[in-house]
Amino acid sequence: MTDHTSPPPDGAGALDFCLRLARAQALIVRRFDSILGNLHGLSFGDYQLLYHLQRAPGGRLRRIDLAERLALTASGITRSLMPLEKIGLVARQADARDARVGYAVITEAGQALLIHADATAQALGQELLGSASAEQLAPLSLLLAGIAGSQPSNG
Amino acid sequence: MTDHTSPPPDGAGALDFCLRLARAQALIVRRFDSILGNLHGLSFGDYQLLYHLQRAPGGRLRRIDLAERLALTASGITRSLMPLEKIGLVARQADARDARVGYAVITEAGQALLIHADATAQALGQELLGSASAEQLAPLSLLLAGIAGSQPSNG
DNA sequence: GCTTTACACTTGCGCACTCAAGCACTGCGC
DNA sequence: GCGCAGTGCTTGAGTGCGCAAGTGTAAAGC
Repeated sequence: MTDHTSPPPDGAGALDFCLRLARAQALIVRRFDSILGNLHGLSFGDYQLLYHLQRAPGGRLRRIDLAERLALTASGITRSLMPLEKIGLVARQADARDARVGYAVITEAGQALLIHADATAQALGQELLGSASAEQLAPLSLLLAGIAGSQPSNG
Repeated sequence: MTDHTSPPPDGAGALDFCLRLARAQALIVRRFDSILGNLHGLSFGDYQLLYHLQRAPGGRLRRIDLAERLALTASGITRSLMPLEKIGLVARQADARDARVGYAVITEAGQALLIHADATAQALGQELLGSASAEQLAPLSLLLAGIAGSQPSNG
């Protein structure tokens, strides 16, 4: 109410924005899948999983929290983690206090792989956003955080 | 003169941006699917199809062009259009000059439905982007277009 | 004319994700 | 103690979509 400068975020513009966002994301996912797959044998989803685990305290996260960060459901996480556990990039841990919860932990092998995958992903991110400056990115990043609701940045 | 064109779009920032975008999009799709599904029996994908057809000259588009606009493959378009054709929202048209190409045309029923769906979608878009003004949105929208446009060859 | 290449589309298969249902466990009421 | 709701996770069934392969058409090279 104090902000009299904001013009009506007209519906057509907002909708158009959402449509563009969806399209951009589809292309981004495809590109990440392709590059990460060729170079490291990882899908974009796999990479995101490792990314969030790596940054979490202790390199581990409850499976349900992982789901929240990736905007997946619990069942999606269960299935996504299976192959990563099988090849030893991620391991399971139980909680001593609560037998219901399970943690996913990034292993040393996972960390080792992630070092290279991070470099690839960062380079790819820059390439995709090549035309944009950091200054341009910031407001959009904020807007995305707003859309997503709670911020999954840390612990 | 100094280099005012691009402050370092550092890799971590660019990557973080991509991750946020992916998450935001997942939530957006879910919300659109839910609302449009309940109110109009349309998925977000269905809506996008109709949206683009409606805006195309003659209300029709080659199936391959539709694929490009939605960032789907040709096979995805074939399957997505099938149910819409079955319920009469979209129809098929052949090209007199080139028997390879097929057009998807929005029908009157489709247009009638889209009037209401547009209103719903625009309102939803505004809700999702609630904090953003039209002035803020425009450059961001352009940025997304840039991401979607910069399509390097290899995959 | 015929072959080769390119294009628009469709189809079989597989993967990833969802929802719904179910299991195991915790923490509350009694 | 005992149920009972709530939570974390897994499983079965269904769906959406990409990839690869195949069909039919057009255009280019000979």
